[in-house]
Amino acid sequence: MKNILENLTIGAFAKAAGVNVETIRFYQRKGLLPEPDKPYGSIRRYGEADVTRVRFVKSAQRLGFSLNEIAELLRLEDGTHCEEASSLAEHKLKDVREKMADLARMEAVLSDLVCACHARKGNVSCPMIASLQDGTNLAVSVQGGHGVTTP
Amino acid sequence: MKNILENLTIGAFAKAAGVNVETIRFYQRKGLLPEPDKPYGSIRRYGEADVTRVRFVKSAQRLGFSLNEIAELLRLEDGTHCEEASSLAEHKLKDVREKMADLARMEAVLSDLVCACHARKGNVSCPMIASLQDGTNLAVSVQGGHGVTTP
DNA sequence: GTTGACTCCGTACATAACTACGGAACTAAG
DNA sequence: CTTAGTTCCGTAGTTATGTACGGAGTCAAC
Ligand SMILES: [Zn+2]
Ligand SMILES: [Zn+2]
Ligand SMILES: [Zn+2]
Ligand SMILES: [Zn+2]
Repeated sequence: MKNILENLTIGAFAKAAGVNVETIRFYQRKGLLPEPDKPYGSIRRYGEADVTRVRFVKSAQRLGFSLNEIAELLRLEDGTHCEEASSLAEHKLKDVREKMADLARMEAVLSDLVCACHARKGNVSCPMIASLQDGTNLAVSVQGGHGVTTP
Repeated sequence: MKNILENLTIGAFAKAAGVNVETIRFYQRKGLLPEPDKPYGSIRRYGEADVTRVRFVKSAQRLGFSLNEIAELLRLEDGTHCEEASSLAEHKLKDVREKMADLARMEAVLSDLVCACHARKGNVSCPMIASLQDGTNLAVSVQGGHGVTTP
């Protein structure tokens, strides 16, 4: 039960990775994916490692990393730069933690609002709306730093 | 100790909100900020509420909300749609929680990597790099759903 | 009341991350 | 061998989020 994911054409590869063919080619141009040479004459084949790599890109992206940052992460694969690797990862970890703190604040605000809204009984206007208009609780203190880059 | 932040010109307003003047005008075009009429002849003035609003936009943005979504949130200010308001907020809350879960997974992966890297003693190659090359732990299961929109 | 800074407005440019297009080359089926 | 479907490649278009520019109007100080 192995190479279901071996020797894929770019089309099958894209489908397996859940992205558009053009995205694959775009990633290749950006250096995020290797462009394999063409074994059987003239068309390229892809394998499981490529699929994994695309999925990693997509995951990291959903977490707020830019393609350039992801490229940086992936460039560490040459294995010869332990120092840079760990400091990069530590930096990203710090970013991720900052972003989690931001989200926690937002969560608190939103759940308060929802709760207040559900709790209103006989009120003419929604307390959530009132809060929004007031705005003081929504000025979530999220300024500063460069956190996880929000493009 | 009140209106330090009242009667601002667009320039002072932008500075107070920590954004570019052009960004203010852009937000006005998008409907994220009201375009006040011009009281003293021909130039507009802004106040604390506007500053708060811009800061809210920026905070929400750092948390992954798009300007359109933020506009949606802000449109609730008309106060007449309690049902929509709360369901929108609940939806956003769900998104925020999903994103927190995603980040938590990423945090786990990254901190493992950093830790492994620091722990290597006498190893030839960095265990973090090895993990990256392997990739299985990095295929953070973050696919699916529409979470907080990552544009 | 002139000067210099600021505002107004429309339009153009910038960047990230895709997405689409068009024509030549290749591959697989019949 | 022909044909339909892919791939290849370069180039161009798209969306989101701003930034920059240029010329006309306005304000505040001198
Ligand atoms: Zn190095
Ligand atoms: Zn309500
Ligand atoms: Zn309604
Ligand atoms: Zn290491």
